[in-house]
Amino acid sequence: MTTHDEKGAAGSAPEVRRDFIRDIIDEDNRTGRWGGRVVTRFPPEPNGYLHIGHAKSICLNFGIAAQYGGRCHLRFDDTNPTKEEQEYVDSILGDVRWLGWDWGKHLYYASDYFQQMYDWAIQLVKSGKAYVCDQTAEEVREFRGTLTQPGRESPWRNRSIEENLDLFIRMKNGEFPDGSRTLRAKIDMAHPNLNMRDPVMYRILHADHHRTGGKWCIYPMYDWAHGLEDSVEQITHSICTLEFENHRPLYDWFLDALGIYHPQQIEFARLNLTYTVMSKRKLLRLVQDKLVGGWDDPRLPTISGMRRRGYSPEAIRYFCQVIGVNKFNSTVDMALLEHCIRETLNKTSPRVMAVLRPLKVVIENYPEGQVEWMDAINNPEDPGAGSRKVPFGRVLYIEREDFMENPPKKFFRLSPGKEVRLRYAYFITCREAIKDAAGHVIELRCTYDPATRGGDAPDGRKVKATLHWVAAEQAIDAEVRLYETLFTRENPDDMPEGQDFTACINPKSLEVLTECKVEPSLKDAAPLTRYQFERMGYFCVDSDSSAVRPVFNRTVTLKDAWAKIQQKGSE
RNA sequence: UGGGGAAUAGUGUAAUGGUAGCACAAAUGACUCUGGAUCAUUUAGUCAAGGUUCGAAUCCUUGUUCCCCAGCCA
Repeated sequence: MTTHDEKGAAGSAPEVRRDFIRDIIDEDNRTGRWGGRVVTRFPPEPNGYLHIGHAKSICLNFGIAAQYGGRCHLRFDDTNPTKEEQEYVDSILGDVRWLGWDWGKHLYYASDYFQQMYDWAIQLVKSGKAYVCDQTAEEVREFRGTLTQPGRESPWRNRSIEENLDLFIRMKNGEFPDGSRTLRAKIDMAHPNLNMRDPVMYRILHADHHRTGGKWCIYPMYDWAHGLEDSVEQITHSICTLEFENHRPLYDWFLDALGIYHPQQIEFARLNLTYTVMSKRKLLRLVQDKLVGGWDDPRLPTISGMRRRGYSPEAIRYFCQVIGVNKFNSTVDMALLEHCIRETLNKTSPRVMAVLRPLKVVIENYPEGQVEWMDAINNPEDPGAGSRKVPFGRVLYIEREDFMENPPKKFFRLSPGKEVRLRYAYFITCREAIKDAAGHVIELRCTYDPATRGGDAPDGRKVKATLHWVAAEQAIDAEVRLYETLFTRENPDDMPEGQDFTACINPKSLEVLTECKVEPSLKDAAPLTRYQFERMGYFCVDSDSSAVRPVFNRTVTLKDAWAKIQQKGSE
């Protein structure tokens, strides 16, 4: 079990935030209900990639275990071979580990308990609490009744124990085709909770399982299996999401009917985030229909997508702590996630200069062929990060948006006749803007003040702006991918009649810039390395990156006061 | 319309009968070799109506609104 810093990088938040689940655990510990043990579990089904919503659950379960000196099991709930794959198992293992959690030796698979579950099912059959039903799926549905009307009992409900035993064993032995029979719990077809109307425990599925192969042809249903898995592992607090609240009576019923170790199920609200979707079904659709590049597309809220985009595990853990845990549905503002990212990255990311949309600048009075290596601080937030040298020369690139020929009042940057500072270098003054035939500015002719070397004027004169820049001669060409929200709607699930969530995919969610110029220190940056491009935002080396063609993803922009002023002006 | 849950600033959350607080967002100002970071200030809330109480977000009653459940998915 890891015991890493629960504070997150921000440091301002409390050690561990309180919530109603920790209250329950405190009370249990006070009364000695579990003898002081705290054992939780994170039980993903390996049928998709983990997303930020899972991260909330992971941080809750592993966080509680760490806090209380207990343990958290990682358990694959692999009870449906038709949907599950080894690929998903592998990705989940990697994602949980990357998030910073360690399950130690407590890695489990529901499929390892299939024999035990079967034995327990036999026990229930023998005690007359389960029966083999020959109804078709349609009949079962029909007999279940509705929300307001009780169901009717299956005609197979009162078979003898001997016949049930015989049939169930033959089900297991593969004598019957898929869907022909089920094993059902004998509870109450008139129960107001539909989950209690003789729920199916086993279905026949002649399907190969990613771990047990063809050994089984009956597979347990979630309601039957889950409590047993928790029981086998001696879980104390079985934490799940709100939609399972209706299933708790069944969870309890099975465990009581068997008379075995009985954990407490506790439900909390799953995470929703603005401008994205969180359901596995929808994420799968985006991937399968190639509306995104894959499970690790940086626009996705998947762990792998966020990792590729440059989010740090610390940032995600901090976010999960900040959002809290509750019993009612809520939608967290994407801005809060971005705040957590900036907050953590600000303290750890080396600063570097990169020009995304280059505009050529020639310093007319700077000696031709001269190169100076200027001192640049790596991270003002971290004195220990040291400094580096960046080359300066006669020809440079600055950001296109840092020049305006006819600037509005509050524009502090370069324009004809104006003086600005080039960070860590010199003050320069724009003398002339050179245009092409179409009238577009293609080059700036400037002069520099040699006395301002390093960025300070000996005469004490001030400039209102400091620009980032890259020397042309040593610049590295790079590709930069800019991301915006994947959807244009705050809630993509809430679409007008007849449209689905894919109709509000943001056409500007990905913008690829191919003419970028980055400083030479970025030459051999390894994939997943995070930087702050000064004044532009946080960026991360993409997995597509190569020495020939470095590729960076924009993780998140910096807070931008000028952008706000501009936006207000255009409104 | 059966059953199960839940309602606190725009958003996310504290307060467990005793001053409704924090964070994000928004706004204003200070500072700044990142229009970053930092600091200060401001705006803004207990779903409604009754009741109990010296005192209610908290307890009671009635109502309103929202979420979940009719897979041989999890």
